[in-house]
Amino acid sequence: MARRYWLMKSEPGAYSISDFARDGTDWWTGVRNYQARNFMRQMKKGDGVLFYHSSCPNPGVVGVAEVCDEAQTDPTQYEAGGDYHDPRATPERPIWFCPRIRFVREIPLVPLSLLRETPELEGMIILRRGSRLSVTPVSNAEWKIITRDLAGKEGKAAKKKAK
DNA sequence: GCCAACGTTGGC
DNA sequence: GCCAACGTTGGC
Repeated sequence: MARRYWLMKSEPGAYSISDFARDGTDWWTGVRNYQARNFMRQMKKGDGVLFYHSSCPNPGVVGVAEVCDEAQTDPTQYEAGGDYHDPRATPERPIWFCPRIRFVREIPLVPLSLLRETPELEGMIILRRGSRLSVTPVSNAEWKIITRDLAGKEGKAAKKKAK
């Protein structure tokens, strides 16, 4: 199967691209949304991941990662008293799963505003109004545009401000 | 801090 | 199965 691409959101206050760069790899635990879970279970080793900062002053894509381990049982669902505990889950019937991703590189911020200004990206799931999914598929074309054409570029809004 | 939009829960 | 209430997400 061909390599696929994904976007994963993280709040930098909780886990930033710097934290990820320091750690090298990270098990993507704690996702508690079925759609996001289903996407994570489709991830294959070697798939590309856009690391996105959300709920912060400068939301946008800040890094590139790669799936290094396909989804396994998320151990945090069994942690009684923990933020991610799910009392319905049992070892025989786990509910939540997490892949592991490896840090590849940090890229200059591609701000959400620039994503919105780019006509070729208007189909991106995270740009749909009201979209809150933290894990979403990204097309081959979107991946190329973001990692190759937009990384390091300023949006119109930023350019105007700079004048 | 506000609030729109969404997913989940639970009563019926 | 419906749907109102609630909690959460996330941009601004």
